[in-house]
Amino acid sequence: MTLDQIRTFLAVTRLGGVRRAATHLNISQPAVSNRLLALEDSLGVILFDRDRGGVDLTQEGIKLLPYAEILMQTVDQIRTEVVPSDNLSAILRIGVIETIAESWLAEFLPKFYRLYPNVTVEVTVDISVNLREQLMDRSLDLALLMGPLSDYKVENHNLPAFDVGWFKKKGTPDPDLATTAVITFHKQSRPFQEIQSFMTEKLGSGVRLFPTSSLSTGFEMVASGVGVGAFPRRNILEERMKDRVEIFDAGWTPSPINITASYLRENKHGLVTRAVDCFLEIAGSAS
Amino acid sequence: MTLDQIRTFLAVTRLGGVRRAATHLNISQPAVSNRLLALEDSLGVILFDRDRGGVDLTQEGIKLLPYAEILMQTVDQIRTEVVPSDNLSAILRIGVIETIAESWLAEFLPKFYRLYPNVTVEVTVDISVNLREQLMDRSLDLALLMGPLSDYKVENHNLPAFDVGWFKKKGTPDPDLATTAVITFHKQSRPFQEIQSFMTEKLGSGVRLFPTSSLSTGFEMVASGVGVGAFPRRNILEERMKDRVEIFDAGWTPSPINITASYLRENKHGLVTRAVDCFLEIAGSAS
DNA sequence: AGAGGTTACGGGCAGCGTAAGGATC
DNA sequence: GATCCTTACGCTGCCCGTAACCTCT
Repeated sequence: MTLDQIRTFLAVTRLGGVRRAATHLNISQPAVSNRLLALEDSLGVILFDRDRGGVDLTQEGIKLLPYAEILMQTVDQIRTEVVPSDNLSAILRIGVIETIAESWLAEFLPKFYRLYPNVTVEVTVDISVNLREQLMDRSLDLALLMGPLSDYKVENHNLPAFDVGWFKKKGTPDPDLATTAVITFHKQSRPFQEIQSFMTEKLGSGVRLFPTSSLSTGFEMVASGVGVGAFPRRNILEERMKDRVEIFDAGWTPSPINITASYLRENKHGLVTRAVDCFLEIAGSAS
Repeated sequence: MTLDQIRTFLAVTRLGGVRRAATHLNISQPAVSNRLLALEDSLGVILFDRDRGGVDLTQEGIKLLPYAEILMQTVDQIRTEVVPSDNLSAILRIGVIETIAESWLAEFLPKFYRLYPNVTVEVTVDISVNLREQLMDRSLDLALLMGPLSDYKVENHNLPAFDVGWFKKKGTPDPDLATTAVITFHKQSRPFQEIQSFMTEKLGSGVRLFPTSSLSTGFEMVASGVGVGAFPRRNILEERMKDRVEIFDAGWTPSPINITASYLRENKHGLVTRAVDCFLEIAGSAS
């Protein structure tokens, strides 16, 4: 039994397949297969049913699972608590929504890099639903998104919310929402749905809502007079665009955007929580 | 970081030296040294001070220690709880005092072997003080001796006590302890000391006490009329010798011999506890 | 046929043991 | 000088990746 075998065993069970585990571990697929066979051999136990295409844990495999988790958890703890932060080398894959990418991320990266100069941070910017999916299939270690994620496997940490404000082209009169195009977040986002239901209820079905998955595009559209926008305030974009757009009061604003730092419980004792702490500090002092 | 490295790290810290660890692990001494260096390299941390001849844990090494223990403990648990007992292969080194060797051991060995056919049991018979020492320096995994051992590292399980009886040569009249040679356990044993202090107190300093580290020799001596003996009853020897020796009442008998199954806490989750369970069953049903 | 997993095989490298080389008491 | 640990070095064997093979849907 080796730690590599245990790590591989866990990857295969969590990702549900040899092939996927191989991708995740950056090794060839036969290598994964061999590690499993070697582990089974060293324990003298069959861990997987391979009958019906794919792999299913046997009873023995299920027995091994909790111990395997303890082992890898302990290894993670050693990496974060014994190894000095400045020579811990690892890859940390963080996914953020655009709002975060343009606010805390700029402060986070150098701060985190000072603490862990040998950790490579890979940042993915995407909408919350996609981040959630990537988190669940382990393509991400940590996601900062519109949360919380309700899944027993996920641990959520609340970060300060973002207020949403109405933006219009600078110098134009206050528009009427009922007759103006409204540009806002992506269709699958909570704010979009909140705005949509509010507006169809209050203003009838004639409203024109333009979702965009890019905040900067959204601001651009507002600045060029396509319509008004409902976007987070306290954003770098707000600062950058303040010559071309301005806030106005539309009588109603969507609820603030709740941000959570979310990660899988299985990573609770690893580097991920350090990154969360770092975000919490930044967000706390910035608010 | 590998499990071999962690195991080696623990052996070195527990046994207090590279050389001793090498012996314990059945590998060459440079191999141990290399594993330590490799571990230090992979963690990016110096674990040992090598300055003043020998090795001392550094602050970092002390930090690693509890995690290393969790790792090896978990590995032990996997070996006992996931691996089916009939293909667990291991070596279990048991030390017993002669009294045990001649009573429960005969029943223990085949029973344990049926449960764990691939475990090699190495039995050492010695007096309690030596067994204690061998347990502490890890030459034994389990010791059945006159316990308990009061050491925070040791876990003791009580087994049924052995009553002590006075034996004399068959057919001779009841002797007077004050004028007869008394043959009993080894000098460093608790019964010897109890008898010695009782007899010098009650009968003056003229008593003749003959300690022996061999029960059968002791019985032999009694049978040939050298003196009387204070030995455990319910012993195979008692049965075997019943034509030549017999019990008599000397008006006082030493306290029963307390037997404990003792092992190091660090092995609590391994095979050792299974062996203890097995002994407990045997001793329980035999009494 | 395609997706999933295992077997076969050659090559590189990690890790062992033997032997020699410092340190420290 | 004795004891203890590290460095040097040749060698074995494990484990990886490529490629071919099997087996269910």
